[in-house]
Order: sequence, then structure tokens, then C-alpha cells
Amino acid sequence: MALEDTSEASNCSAMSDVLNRIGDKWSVMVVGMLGRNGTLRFNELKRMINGISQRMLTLTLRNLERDGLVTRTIYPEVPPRVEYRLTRLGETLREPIAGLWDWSAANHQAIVEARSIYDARETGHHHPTTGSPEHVQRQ
Amino acid sequence: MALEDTSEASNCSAMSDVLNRIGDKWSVMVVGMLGRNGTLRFNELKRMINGISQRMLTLTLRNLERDGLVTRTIYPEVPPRVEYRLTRLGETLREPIAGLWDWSAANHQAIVEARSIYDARETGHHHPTTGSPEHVQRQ
DNA sequence: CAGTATCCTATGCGATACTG
DNA sequence: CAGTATCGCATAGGATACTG
Repeated sequence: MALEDTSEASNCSAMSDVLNRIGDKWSVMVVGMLGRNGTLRFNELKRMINGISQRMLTLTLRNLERDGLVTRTIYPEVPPRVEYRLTRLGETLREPIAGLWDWSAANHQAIVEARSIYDARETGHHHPTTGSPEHVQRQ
Repeated sequence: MALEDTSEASNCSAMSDVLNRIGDKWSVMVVGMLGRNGTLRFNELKRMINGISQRMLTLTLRNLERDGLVTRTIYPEVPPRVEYRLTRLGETLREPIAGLWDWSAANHQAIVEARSIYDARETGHHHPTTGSPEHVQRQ
């Protein structure tokens, strides 16, 4: 459904909305980890996702739960056990996310190189007062 | 390359870095528009991307240019004409982004519904003092 | 037309401390 | 273990005004 309807502003708002959630600093990581591991507990996730704070993991998981992408199951034991896992909707996110993930792995180095080239050029920064189109390094 | 190496923290940093760029508020929109239209001028982009400010369009385009995803070509005319278009690297981003875009279009409504269900449940919020695992609405 | 420069605010997010 | 509560700063990003 809607695979060819990439028309105009119709799905721009949808895209914005989705990106606001999964495009934040941690959501993709959390979905990725849950996708690979099936079920994980709070501190397991915390250990796997390097650098995330307790606060942000909580907020991220709550948001994902609210959006119907993750389930949170509490087992009334002592000490408490809480397990997180992707919903069916969350599972469908794995593929597009994996696409981005693979692209990142494959092209991150190219981006790093592009950056240093750009930065080197900018710190030379002589203003050409004449000439034909600038920065014409097409492709 | 690296389609099965979704190992561990190896590409987590790459993913983070990439997400920090294309996961911001506007980059995906810009790449999407350039992907569909080939070449666009500054104000064409501005008109197509609803709500973006002049400042943010400039910053977004500069960052994409710096990362080697977009070229900027200045034609020394009066009034000035500046054209933006995806690089070859930028073109390769179209597919993973389209995947996310399609997913958003297909599942945005489900997310909106999940949210209202979640919110409705939270504003009732009676604390069960006993019982088996909570929120067990698996799937 | 295609920007830059400046100001200002909301919020994202980390650090830290406390709790059932 | 799995959180919540509070503080505080850095930054993202909008509004507005000016320019080659």
C-alpha cells in the first residue's frame, strides 16, 4: 500500500512525525537491539547501548511503548523484572531501519572523508572574484 | 558489503554519526525533495518544504554539502542562481530513505492510534495492587 | 535571489540523588 | 532491579533584520 504514492505534502507530515520519534538520539538503537535480541531487560539494554543514561533509556522506551512499537511487561517479583520487546508493528520497522544501518556502515567512511575535504577547502577560503560556476565538482 | 555484519558496537558509532546528520529535523526532507526533482534552487526547496526557515534550510544544505551528499553550484549571474542536487553518494541514500518514507506513510496512522490508546489508559491510571504481569498485550 | 548576522527561547539530555 | 525527581547547561532552531 502506498508504495508509489510518494506524492507531496501528504506523507511529509507523516514522515516528520515518525522522524521526530525514531530520529531522536536513541530510539533507533533501542529498536535495533530489541530486533536482534528479541527480549531484553532494562539494564541489559542499558549495557548494550553505549553512553545512554538511565533517564534517556526510560524516556525512549516510554515513547516507543506509547507509539505501539514496544511492549513493556512487568513481572511482579522481588527484585522486579521488566522485559521489553518489539510489537508486531515494531518488527515491521526492523527492515527500513536495517536499510539505514547498512547504508551507514557502508558509507560512513565516505562521509568522514568528504567532511575533511570540505573543511580543508573552507579554511583556505579565498574568494574568487571572477569565473564560471563554483564548486562544480559534480558527482 | 557488510550486509550481514550488524555485529555490535562496531557500526553503532557509524549509525549514530549518520543519524545525527540525516536524523535532524530537515535533512531527510531535503534529500527526499532533491531525489525526486533532480535539481532545485534554494527558494524552490524552501517552498516545497513546508515550515522550514531560511536559516535552517541554509544550515541543512551546508551540512549535506559538507558530508558529500549534495552539490551546490553557483551561477555568477544577476540575480544569483544557486542549484542543489544530490551527489552520487547522496543518490545511494535515496533507497534507504524511501524505505523509511514508505513505512511512515503505511504506519503513521497505526502510531497515532497507539498513542491515543496509551494516553487514554494513562489518564485512568488505577494502580493494580495485585496480579500477574502487567500490560501483557503482546503482539 | 540567496543568503548572513543577531537575538532569543524551548527542549534535549546528561549528572546526580533518591525509592519501591 | 528498574525506575522517578530535580537541576542545569548546551544546543537546536524560529523570528527578524540586513546585504551582495
